[in-house]
Amino acid sequence: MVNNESQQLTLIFSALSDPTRRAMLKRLSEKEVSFAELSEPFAMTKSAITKHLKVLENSGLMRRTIDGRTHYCRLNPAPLEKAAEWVTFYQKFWQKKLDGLDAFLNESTHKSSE
Amino acid sequence: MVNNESQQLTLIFSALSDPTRRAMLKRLSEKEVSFAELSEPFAMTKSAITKHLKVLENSGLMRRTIDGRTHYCRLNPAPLEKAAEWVTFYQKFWQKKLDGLDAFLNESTHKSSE
DNA sequence: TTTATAGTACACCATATGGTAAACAATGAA
DNA sequence: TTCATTGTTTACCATATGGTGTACTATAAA
Repeated sequence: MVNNESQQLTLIFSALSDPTRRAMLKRLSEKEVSFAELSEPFAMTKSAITKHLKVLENSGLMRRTIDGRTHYCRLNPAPLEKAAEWVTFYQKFWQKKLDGLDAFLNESTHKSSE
Repeated sequence: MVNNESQQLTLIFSALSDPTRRAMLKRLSEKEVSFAELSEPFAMTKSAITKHLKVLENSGLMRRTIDGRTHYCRLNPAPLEKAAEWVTFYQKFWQKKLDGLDAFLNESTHKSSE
């Protein structure tokens, strides 16, 4: 089904598909940092950083607070939960099948809608 | 760090970032299917299906067995585990911080390398 | 007020992505 | 052997993506 949840998964997985953005999320998991601090480890222009931040923000994984001319970025882990749900569902589902517990299919409501 | 594991995460998350491929994985989680069966629900050409399958195969999420002219596709859930690890690490990490258990940082070895 | 700093916007570029159409290869069936 | 079927390859297209450089806005500091 192509619904909002699917679109959200697309945004989240797309955001996670870039190593720079994954590294940014790592830093954000440690503490809230400014644009300048966040961009420091990356050998790219401010424009490129701005773009990555937009992708992260658009996926919901990052939130921003502006104080004067400083933009503070922080992780918003909620969307990660959606991604985790999706991934672990298929992972566990398949594992059960490998274990020969095909009844799992009927027992568990098929939560994931796509 | 831009290592093999990072590249693998990039391939996995990229593969998962497309709704058609997620739908394909859903079908594959239920049973092994042929190319024709797998492509049946999708309104696109065989060429497009071929491309999607290549992406899935390249990420390691799908395996193929050829029998005559029929290609049988099946889910390989192992890479999903890597993705799940990555996602749940940051998710749980952050949750602990929200719970005020900052000691989590020092207690747990920081498994994820990027 | 002038100057420096933090970050954005815009135009541009090369490559990747998701799709098509048409031709092809390989196998199976008549 | 001829024909149908399964899937791939290739060329092509439009748009997205990840990067650059330059100009800009907004705030802070001299």
